[in-house]
Amino acid sequence: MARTTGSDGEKTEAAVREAAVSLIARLGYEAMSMRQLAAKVGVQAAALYRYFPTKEDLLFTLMREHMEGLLKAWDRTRPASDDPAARLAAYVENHIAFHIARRHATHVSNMELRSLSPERLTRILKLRTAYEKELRAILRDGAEAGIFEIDDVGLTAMALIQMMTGVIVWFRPGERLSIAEVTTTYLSMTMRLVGAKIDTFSVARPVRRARDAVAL
Amino acid sequence: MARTTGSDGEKTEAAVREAAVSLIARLGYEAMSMRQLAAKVGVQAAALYRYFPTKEDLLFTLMREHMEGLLKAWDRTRPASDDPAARLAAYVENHIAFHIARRHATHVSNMELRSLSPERLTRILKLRTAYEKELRAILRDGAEAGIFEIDDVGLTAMALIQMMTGVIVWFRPGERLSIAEVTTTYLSMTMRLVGAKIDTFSVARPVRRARDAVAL
DNA sequence: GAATTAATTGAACGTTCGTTTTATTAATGC
DNA sequence: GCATTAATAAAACGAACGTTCAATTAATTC
Repeated sequence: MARTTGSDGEKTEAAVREAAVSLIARLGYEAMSMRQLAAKVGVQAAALYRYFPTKEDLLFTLMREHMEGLLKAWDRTRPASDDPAARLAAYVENHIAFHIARRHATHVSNMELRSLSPERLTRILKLRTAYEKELRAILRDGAEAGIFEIDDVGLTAMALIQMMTGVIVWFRPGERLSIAEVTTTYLSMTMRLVGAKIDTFSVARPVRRARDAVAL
Repeated sequence: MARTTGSDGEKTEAAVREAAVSLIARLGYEAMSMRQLAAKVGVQAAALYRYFPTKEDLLFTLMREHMEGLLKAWDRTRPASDDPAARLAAYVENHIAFHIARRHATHVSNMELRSLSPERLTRILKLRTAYEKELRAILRDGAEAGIFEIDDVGLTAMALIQMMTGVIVWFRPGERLSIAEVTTTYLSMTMRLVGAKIDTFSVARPVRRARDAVAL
């Protein structure tokens, strides 16, 4: 056999990407074989090489597009306001929404960096650094304006990002908490962590109290 | 050739463990071959099978001992006091000290869970849950005593643990910050995050201010 | 409807993998 | 010093890996 009826390059490539994200997230990049991936797509392994010259090219493409998507999402969300508290709130909300919506891709981007060649690793890390820089700028502005109380901007930025990204580890849609509840709670934790003086105006406070939620 | 002069089972096994932790942390469990590991130890691959029946047994042993060590460390550190703020401070200090001292092993325990068989995964997760439960108890007690202001105990516990464990991603000994500085800053971030009313008595406040530390 | 291009299969290549087996030598016990 | 046990080497196993290549068929172009 050869070309199959109804076959379409664009659709196949999209199917490969989607299957790859989910398989790599579950098994890990090294543990996923090209044959497994092909089987999930419903195609022979050789067909994959029409879209991605090597396995690593596939991984890199997934990661690059994830990181570019994150930066683009922030660019669209970024508020016009220069109020640090409003900007921080927007950053947190965008970060959590983006990562919850792309749990598998985030897993891949965070866990499989070591499988990239040095040059490609550098490219991904540059994108990541650019994104983190945005948060540091917000924190610095807020600290200088006396709105935030921050000991160390760089360290606080890393702590916040790790705290927020950690959501994907335990969050499962449809379980105890909704995305809105999680976001609200993380927002208030963030504001307290940075010692925000003005308690974020337009942002509703969370409803849940401690006794409702001992077990996670 | 066969048995080499000076060879000693105990020493070889210890060397295998140490080499495995560092190799798996750098390359990942799947990417590390038994031949690479053997070469690092200075032995043939077949010799590894005298100490660990399979590659996965080796991984599981490393993880189990890491988690047991973490629980044991907390048991030794756990303060007699029942003051939630003091207990939380002790938890944070122990967590950061333990993980910074075992960066590679932590990496392995956090990243390679998917390479375990279901039964072994369950055993490791049980240890992890037991450890997290300790933090939730502290947070709950503090919230009920009105010392902490917490929206959701489970969610706050996860956020704190992810924030603290994240230290191992960027912390490098001998760089900008000392372990003591990092610990102090994380402690004050933690106390603010949980809305601690009484600002932790015996704990010194950090010296650094925002403008000192924009770049990380 | 013939020629061209796009999409895929099936088989094969050389490598490397985890692991097993057998033989061999060093250390230890008596 | 002889027998036994501990620790390793060397070679081999089949299986699986990423990747390539030639052949084949579907869709598209003119």
